[in-house]
Formats: sequence, C-alpha cells, structure tokens
Amino acid sequence: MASVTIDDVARLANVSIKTVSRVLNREPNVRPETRQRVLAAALELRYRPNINARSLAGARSYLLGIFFDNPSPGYIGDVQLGAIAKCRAESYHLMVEPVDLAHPNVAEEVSAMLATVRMDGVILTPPVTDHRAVMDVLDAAGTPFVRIAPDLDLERAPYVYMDDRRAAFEMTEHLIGLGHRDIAFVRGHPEHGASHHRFEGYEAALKAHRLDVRADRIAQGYFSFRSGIDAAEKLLAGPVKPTAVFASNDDMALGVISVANQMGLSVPSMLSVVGFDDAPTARFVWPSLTTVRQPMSDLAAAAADMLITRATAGEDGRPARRMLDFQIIVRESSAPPAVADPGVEKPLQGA
Amino acid sequence: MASVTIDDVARLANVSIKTVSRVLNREPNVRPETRQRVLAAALELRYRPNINARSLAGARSYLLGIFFDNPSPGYIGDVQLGAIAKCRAESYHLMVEPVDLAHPNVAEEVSAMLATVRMDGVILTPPVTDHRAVMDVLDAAGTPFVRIAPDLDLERAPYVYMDDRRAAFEMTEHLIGLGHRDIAFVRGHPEHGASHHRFEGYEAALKAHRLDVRADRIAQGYFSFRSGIDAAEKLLAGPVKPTAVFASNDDMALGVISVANQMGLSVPSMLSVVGFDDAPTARFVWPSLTTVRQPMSDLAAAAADMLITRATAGEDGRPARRMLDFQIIVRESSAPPAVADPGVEKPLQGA
DNA sequence: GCCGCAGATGATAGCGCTGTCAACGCCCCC
DNA sequence: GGGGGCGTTGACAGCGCTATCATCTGCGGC
Repeated sequence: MASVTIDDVARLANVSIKTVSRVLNREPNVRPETRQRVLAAALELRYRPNINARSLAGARSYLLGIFFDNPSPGYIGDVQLGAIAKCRAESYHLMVEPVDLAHPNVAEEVSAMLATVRMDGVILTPPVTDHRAVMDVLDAAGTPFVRIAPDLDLERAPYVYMDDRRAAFEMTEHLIGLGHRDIAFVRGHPEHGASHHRFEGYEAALKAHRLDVRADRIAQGYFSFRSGIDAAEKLLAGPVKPTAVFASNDDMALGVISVANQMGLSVPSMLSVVGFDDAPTARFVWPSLTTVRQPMSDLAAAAADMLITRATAGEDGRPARRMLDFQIIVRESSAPPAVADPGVEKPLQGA
Repeated sequence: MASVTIDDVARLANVSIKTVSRVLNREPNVRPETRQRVLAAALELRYRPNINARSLAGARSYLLGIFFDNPSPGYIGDVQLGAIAKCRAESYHLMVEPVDLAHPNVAEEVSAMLATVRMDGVILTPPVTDHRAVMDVLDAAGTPFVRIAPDLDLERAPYVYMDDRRAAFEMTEHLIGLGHRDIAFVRGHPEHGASHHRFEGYEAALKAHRLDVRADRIAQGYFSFRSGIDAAEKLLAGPVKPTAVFASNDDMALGVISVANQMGLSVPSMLSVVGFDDAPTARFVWPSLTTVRQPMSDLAAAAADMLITRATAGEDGRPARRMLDFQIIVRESSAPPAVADPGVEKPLQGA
C-alpha cells in the first residue's frame, strides 16, 4: 500500500531523484553504468511512476481520450479495443468520454472536461469526428486530436480513414462478378459523408461495367434497421425485382433481408443482399452477411499511435492522414442470381 | 490555455485557497455568504479543479476503472455506457483497462497498473469478475471493487447481479404458456456459473408444470454461435422434434435458428427459439429473437454508484450486493406450436 | 599547468491541489 | 467579566514527480 516512490529508487541506486527521472524518461547524458544501476533498483523495488505526479509536474499526462456520441453498441467496443491495445503497449491509458452533441452546451462541457483532466491527445469517433465546435474547443485547449473517418473539413486536422468509395466499388463488382445485372442500392444517411462515397462507388462500378444506374433501384435510407425495411419495401415492390440489393450498411441490409424473408424471397437464392461495416451482427445472422470490413480497431490504433508518437503533422506540414485497407467479406447472403438475365448479356469488363 | 487555478478563484473571492477547496468539496463550516462568494468567483472564472493535483494531494482520484477481458463486441460497449453515465453525473472519469487473464503474469500486470494510476474503485466484468488473482491484487492495493454478475466466492466482495435462475424459469413459462410441452434446452459454458442457474430455472419450470425433463432434449453448448449449431443439430436430429428450443444465450439461439432454417424448419411457425442476454444482434435478425434482457448497463451503473458513494459494505457488515430486474423480451421467434401436442394435455399451472 | 567546455549529476523550485493545525472571533455560561 | 467551546478561516506543508539551473568532473588545447 505504502507505494514506492522515486526517492526510494534514488536512495537504493545511490543517485539523485533527477537521475532516476532521466533514466526512466530515456533522457540523454546518463552514464550507461549509472543507467543500469537505476534500472536495477527500479526493478527490484517494482517501482511504478505515479501518473498524477507525472502529469502535474510535467508536460505529458500519459493519457489519451476517446470521444464518442451515441455509439451503436459493439461499434464503440471495437473501436476502443484498438486504441486500448496501443495505449497499453506505450504505457498510456485510455479515458472514455461521452460527448452529447445534441446538448446545447457541448463546447462548454468538453472544455470543462479538458480543463479537469489534461489529455495528451484525443481520438474523435464519428459522429463527433465532424463536429466543428468540439474541434474548436480542442484547438483552444491546445490538445492534439486525430479524427476517425471524417467527412468535412479534411484539411483541418489529422485523420485516419478507409476508402469507402473504392470499397463500394469493389463490393458492387463482387455482385456483378456473380452475374447480377440488376442491383439495387440503399443509400445511407444523407448527412453522413460516407454515404456519398459509398453511393459513388456503386454508381461508378455500374458505369464501369456499362450497366444502367436506374433511379427506381435506388432508395434513401438512414443507416437504421427500420430505414432498411422501408427502403426494401420500396425496392422490392414491383413485379420485376432486382436480383441483388447493396445496402450501404449492415443494419439496413438486415432490414432488407427481413423484408425479403417476409415476402418469401429466399436469400440468397432469389435475392442477394450485401452490407457494409461488418457489424458484429453480420456474422451471426442467417444467412450470414456479405459485407465490407471496416478496420475500426486498426483505425483507432493508428489514431492512438499518431497521438503518442506525435506524428500529427505530415511531411508537407499539412495535417497527417493515414489510410487503412478495407476487406470484402464474402459470406452466405450473396450468390449468383437464380436465372441469368436473358438478353442483357453484357461484357463483364467495362470501360 | 494558461488554466485558471484555485489561487485565481481565492484571489477573486478574497479568501484563502483552503476556503475555496472547502466550498468545492462541500465541506462543512463555511459561512453561506462566503460560500456564495466563492461559488460566484469559480463560475466567473470557469474554474475546473485539476484532477491530477487533486488526486496527488488528496485521498480521492475521481477515477474509476473498468476491467474486462476478451469482451464480446457490443457487450463491453453496453456495460461501459452505464458506468460512464454514472461517472459523468458525479464528475468522475472512467478508465478502461484490458486484463489478459490468460497471461501468466496477470497479477503483476494489474498490480503495476494500480500503482501507476490510483483509482477510487474498479468494476469487474465477467470473466474478470471471478478471477481470484485479480481480486487479490485489488485487495492488496486497497482498491475497492464491485463485481458484475459473479459466480464464485460470493461472500468475498460486493457485487451486482440479476436473477438468472428466475429469468430462465419465467422464459420457460413463457414457452409453456404458448402451449409448448416439448421444450429443448441448450446449456451454456459449464465453467460459467450463470449456465447452471439458467438450467436450474428451465428444469424447475418444467417440473412446476409437471413436464418431463428429458436428457435427450438437453444439449451442451459453450455460449458460442458455433456451439449453438452443434447443439441444434443434435437436438433436431430425431423424427419427433421439440416444438421449442431455449438456448441459454443469444449467440447459441442464433446458431439454432440457422440450423432450423437450413433444415427447412421455419421459425417460429414450426419451431420456437428463444435466447438469453438480449445481445444487440437479437433485435436485428429475422425472426427477431425472444430473449431475456440483462440490464448490463444498469448493472454497471449500479456498480459505479456503489463505488462512488462508497456503499460497498452492506448493513450487516458483509459485502453489499444489489439485484436488478431482468425483463423477458417477447419478439418474433416464439409462437404457439403448430399443432397442439395430442394427448399430452396437462394443467398449465403446476405444483 | 591552466582555461574552457561538454558531459554527468544534483539541489531545489514548483505543478495545483488537500490535509493538518493553529488562529481568530464570537457567543454562552457561570 | 472571564473562560471555554464552537464555528470559521487561513498558513503552510506536503503529494511524487519534472524542469531549471547550478555544480562537478574529466579531458583537450594552448
């Protein structure tokens, strides 16, 4: 209980506390022999520097924050895991802070929080990642931050991301490759930038393969299960139905599957459905969902890394950015269409 | 950036810093008038006490930890939310710490962590909640902790929990009430105490309604999706199939549904399937899952509350415990059996 | 042989709070 | 009217570190 302090180590190693501090912080100008002696003493006493004293006295707090708002359950856990792992490896700690963007006084709240506990850096998850007021406060407090998958003001601060557009492109190609020619699309929340990128990818892939982009095959969704149901009801209403539906996230894809099931449209034999995100759910439904894996955990780890190593400015002096690879996960919900679309034989490789 | 300190407030209010400290910590023996003056000054300056200085100087750190290991994604997020909300309300902060129970040196790791950052209390989530070495270290460090849903050594430390046995009992009664007489059960991981409680509840409900507990209707599972599939294949193999399956968690229930679908057994018209946990997934599958909602978030909040208010000892001097209510969530996966079991008409209300 | 300089080390002043203890009224009571 | 006690306040010493600056040592150069 009576914890061992830097004084204990200094006494045992027969040096001043400052030298102990130097060794522990890897400062230069310590004789190797002295360094060894201090290290041995610290080890023997199982010395652990007190983080509070450290951050009170010094410029670093060994603390990273991660801000989130209204996380889809699972999502937040996943994100954290990556950040936490990184922190642990660098003997940093992670503080999880909820930010209520809907609250009229977000700025004040966040500002209070930053004053209370000084953090060496903050990771912003969507949708906080695009909130200007929060970024303003962070800047005002001089706290570095890295945004995860931002949409707006990309020049403003460092961020990590994946290529939504290309992922959607490749997912669409996956369906085309299976033989689908009539592929519907459920758009995401219009205020979420990823929605646009994903739609662009879908559109581009169709065009690249000389397939029509038909307005009646595109429905607006809002990333929720419910909106997926609504969209599916619209998309699957007519007599001639699409053979595949690409929902721009998993929750909506689940909604589509649910509607298909109720209509007696068996998935994937009569309708292929694919999603985006690789939500934990995707693996555990029947049929399991073909989807795009977002490396959320890796994104968070990368963000933490940038903060810890202070690599927040790129070589060109502009805010650093890091792009991570996505992955198309093919599961059971996508298959070749039941009957080849007669007379619509077109080349598979487009423009 | 140059933050306002207690001295600034003291100067403005024209009192000593000690008086400011007293006011902010709600200590007695301050004239109301003085208190007002200090409060006004603090407000005007937007003063926020520095948490590091506070915990370095005083006995409290305003920090709670939450330990977890290998969380099912989503699960951890859910738990945290409750704890975080509580912390925020009491101006505490939450530190998330992974604990690798498989690591040979867990004790040393945790001990190091506790020395580095002093926490006013720690919340233990399953499976850490039952790890003796971790509890030993916590005790040694004098750090109070509350266990969430523990199985072992219940007298050892305060905990929060829900009544698994009664929940399983009521869920079974739900199925019986729908008319089911032949109900199979998928047990959970044998090393997880909740498994036993849930099975007991199932067993007791059958007996209470004078239904047979048949060994061939009980399969061993391990809480995983995969093990649910294996169990279902065994349970649904024979010519005379059960009309309902009660899987003791949602992942396994999903496995059962998946098998049923592949066998052409439509759920719920030909087979009712119910789960346990109300995993985020449960709502988003088709058919959506009838299940038991564990108040994980509330449990975590209760744990945080006990730690913050230091209500860790019960009135009888033994460790405090708090039981929270579960909830049976009836969704689409349970329905009356297709055909009433002929000749097995028995009274619905048993013993 | 002495000066100068760079590397190595230490003394000490905080960081911004809380805890301890002393001091200062002020009221009450004998 | 004086002493005791309580309510109120403040001075000051740390908490365990880092940062600053002084000091000391040894070595090269003239």
